[in-house]
Amino acid sequence: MTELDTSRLERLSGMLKRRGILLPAFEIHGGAKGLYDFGPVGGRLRNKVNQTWLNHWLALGNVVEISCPTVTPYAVLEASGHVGEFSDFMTVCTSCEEASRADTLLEDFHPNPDALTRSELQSLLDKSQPPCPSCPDAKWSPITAQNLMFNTTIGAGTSGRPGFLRPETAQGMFTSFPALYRHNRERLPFGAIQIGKGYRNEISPRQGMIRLREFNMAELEYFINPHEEPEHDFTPWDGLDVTLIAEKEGEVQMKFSHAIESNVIRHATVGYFMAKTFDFLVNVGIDAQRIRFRQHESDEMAHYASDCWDAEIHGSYGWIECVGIAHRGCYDLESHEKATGKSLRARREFEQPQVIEIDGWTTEGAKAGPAFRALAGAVKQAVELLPTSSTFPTDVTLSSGEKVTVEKEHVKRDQRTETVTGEWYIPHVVEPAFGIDRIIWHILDHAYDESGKDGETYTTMHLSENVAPVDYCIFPLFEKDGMGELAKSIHAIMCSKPSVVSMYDASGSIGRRYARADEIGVPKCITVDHQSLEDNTVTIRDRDTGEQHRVAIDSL
RNA sequence: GCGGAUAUGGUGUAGUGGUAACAUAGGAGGUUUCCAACCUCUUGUCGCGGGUUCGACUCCCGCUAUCCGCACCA
Repeated sequence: MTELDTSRLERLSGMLKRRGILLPAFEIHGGAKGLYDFGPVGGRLRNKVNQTWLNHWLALGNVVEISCPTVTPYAVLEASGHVGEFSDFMTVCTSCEEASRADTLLEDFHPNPDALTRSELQSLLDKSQPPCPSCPDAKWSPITAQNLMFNTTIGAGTSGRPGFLRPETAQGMFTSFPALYRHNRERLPFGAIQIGKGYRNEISPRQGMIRLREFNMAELEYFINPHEEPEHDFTPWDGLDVTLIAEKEGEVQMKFSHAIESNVIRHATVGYFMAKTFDFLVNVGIDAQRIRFRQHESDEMAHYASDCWDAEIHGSYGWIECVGIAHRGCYDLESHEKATGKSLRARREFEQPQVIEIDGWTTEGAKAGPAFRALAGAVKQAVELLPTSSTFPTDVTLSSGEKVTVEKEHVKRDQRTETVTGEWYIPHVVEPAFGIDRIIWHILDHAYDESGKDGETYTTMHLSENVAPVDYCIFPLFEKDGMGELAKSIHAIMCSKPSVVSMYDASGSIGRRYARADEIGVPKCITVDHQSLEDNTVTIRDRDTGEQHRVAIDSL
């Protein structure tokens, strides 16, 4: 970072605070690291970014918006792998109160304790009773998870069960899969989107908005059938050469369609969402020249992901990852399925029904049941493995190692034809995950312009109309002769329109008021002057050109 | 988490062991006022806690926050 950038960054931060866009949270109590307020102007900006994001993905037509709790039971995040991935497991010596990491204590008792779940660590700890490193005792408290997720207890007293504030919104969408699948009439592909808060108890939040402890995230989970070739239309991006930093090819400029054909981007849906992400970022005002996509190295990717790209945006802090677009395979649904025993699958019909000839032995329940009692199930398993040529009575070995004699009356020949028309499979997931705070930071960073005006610094926020927090400022040229009243009535009309924010300002010279409006990026300023009183027209000034034209009040 | 620096009106800064100044911003009024003009009046400040002292914004200690490295993390 150059010195010039640093001072610009300081002036920008000062302005954001002064004008109520972005402020340190709880400042009168001394502040809190990694927590920020969106102020009266920033709150509206965030809302418009969120709304633009929702509209962008809902336009796909097969995407629905949901909202899941931030408070999440332990088991959910254990199943997802977050407990293992995001936490250290701590236990406290009950004699000397020294806290230790459970996996470190158990290194002599297990080849790789780091990979164990909490319950596995707990039972190993109970069994092996490792000595305390700082006192002669070996009595350990129950293991607790520490660090990157915020711990909480759901419910009071002893009936409370452990939980966390979610580190991402995605898990709620995975656990809602059955409802989503039903809603979408059991047809893939479809997606669910969600905007909400996520929490990570970062050891050291830094760089303002870049690493927060509580942050706004927006995620799409797009469920696809891995047996179907995805079909996406890339013609809207045919004129666009985008910067890709690919694992093998290095930095290249190419079209999305070409990158997919040449397998630089390994999955068409990942590529399609990269293209849609590019459009979104440009829509909210990110400089297209300062967007690039970087592919994760194979060893950097989570083990289940088959391809992952970050959209990086260049700003005052250098290139910052703001969006992650990952092909997550079937990992998430499969994990929750394994943990719960509930089916998180979709049905696909085969093009040709598969006809299976079954010919073998099975047990005659009415006879085998009373004869083998508790062993009947194991006997059935063993009999069904016998060759069709078997004769009875015969001795079979059960899976337990036990041997039993099966009489002819215990069995029957099972000969039939079964037609299988389809199968249940675990859908794959492609997930674009957006860090809204980081994107908002870069919107502000890119929009902030300090170009001089008559030798003095004049700051303008060149915000896109899609996200500008205030749509109109209404100024009376003078607040007399009825101009003030007329301006106020126009202000009232503008405020009554849905999703329009208008500000009335009559204090200071007209130039000063324009400057105030430019600083927070108001796209249009409406001025009431003498002529307005005569012919019911006003002037509209454009923020970026400074040009004014006169329109009738009725046409506003 | 470790090391270094910093903390004064909304913002940017000056300054002192005897409770504070400048600029700018804000409010009211004036000015036939269209791009931060000018005039008058006016609001508002020493991060938090403890110690030393007759007296602390100033000195000391702790905490918190911010910035810069390292580590962590995406």
